[in-house]
Amino acid sequence: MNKKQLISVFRENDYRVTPQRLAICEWVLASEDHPTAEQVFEHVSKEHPALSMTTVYNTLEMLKKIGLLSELGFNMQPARFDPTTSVHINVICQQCGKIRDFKSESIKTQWEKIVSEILADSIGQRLDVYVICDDCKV
Amino acid sequence: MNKKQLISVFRENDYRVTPQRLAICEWVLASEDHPTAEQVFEHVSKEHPALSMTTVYNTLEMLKKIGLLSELGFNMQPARFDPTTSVHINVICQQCGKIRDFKSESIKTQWEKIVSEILADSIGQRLDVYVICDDCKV
DNA sequence: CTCCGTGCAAATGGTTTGCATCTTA
DNA sequence: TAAGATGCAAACCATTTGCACGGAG
Repeated sequence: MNKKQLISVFRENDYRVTPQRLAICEWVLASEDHPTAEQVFEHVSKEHPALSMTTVYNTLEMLKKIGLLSELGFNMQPARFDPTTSVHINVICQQCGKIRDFKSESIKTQWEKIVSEILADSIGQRLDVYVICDDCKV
Repeated sequence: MNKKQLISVFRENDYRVTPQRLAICEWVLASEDHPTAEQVFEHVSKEHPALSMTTVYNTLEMLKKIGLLSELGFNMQPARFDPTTSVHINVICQQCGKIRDFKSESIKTQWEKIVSEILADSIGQRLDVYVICDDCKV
C-alpha cells in the first residue's frame, strides 16, 4: 500500500494524517517478518528521531481497528504484528523465534472446510505451526 | 489421570511428590475451561491455604516440560493453560473469553494433510478460532 | 542429612495511561 | 481554534527471580 492509498484509508476511518503514522504504517504493512513493537520503533525512529513507543502502540492499535493488522500474543515474549489478515499459517521457529507466513487458496479452502464442520460462524482464526527452522537445525 | 498415575509420572521425570503439586496437577489436568494461573490458585488454595502463586507457576512449568500441558499466550490477558496436548481447535469467544476445545480424528487428519503440503517436520501447533459464543450472542 | 520445593517479597518488562504540548483540519 | 495526536514519565500487572525456611527422599 502506497502513501496515497494510506492517506485515503486514514481519512475514510476518521484518523488524521501525521508523518509518524504514515511512516509506521508504510513500514509495518510492508514487513514480512512479523516485527515486535520495539522493532517498529527501532526502524521508524531512524527517520523520526523524536518518535515515542506510545505513538507506535497507538498506531498499531489503529491498524488493528481498521482491520489491516493482527497481533500475535505469546508467553513471555513481546507480541508480534502481522499484516497478513486473511487465512494463513504462521510457521514459527521455536528456537530463534522467526515467523514466516504460509498463505494459499488451498490452505484457505481446506481450513474453512474443517471449521464449517464444527461451527457455523467463525469471525477469525490464528493458525500457528511450530518448527525448528533450517538456520537453527545446522 | 488419578493420584497414583500422577505420582508415577512425577517419579519417572525426577520430580518430588508434594501435596501442592498433586493438588494443582489433579485439578488442572481435569479442567476443561482453560484456566488462568490465577484461577488455578483460587481453586487449589481452598484445600491448601498457604499456597503461593510461585508454586502454581512452578508446577504449570513442570507440566509443560513433561508435555502434559500447553500454554496459550494472549494480548493483554493472562495466559490460559490447556491439558489437551494433541491436535485440536481452541474455540475462543472474543467477548467473554471462554475457550472450549474441539478435538476429533477428522480434524487431526485434515490438519496434518494441510501441514504436510507446506513443510516436512512440524513439532506442534496452535489452532484458534474466534467466535461470539451463544451466551454472548443473546 | 542433603537437596529440592515452597512461599514471601522484590524485581522485571512489555504495554497502558495521564497529562501537557504540539499539530492537523 | 477546536479536537485529536504526540511524547514523556509514571503506573500496571502477569510473571519471574532471590532467598531463607521447611519437607521429601
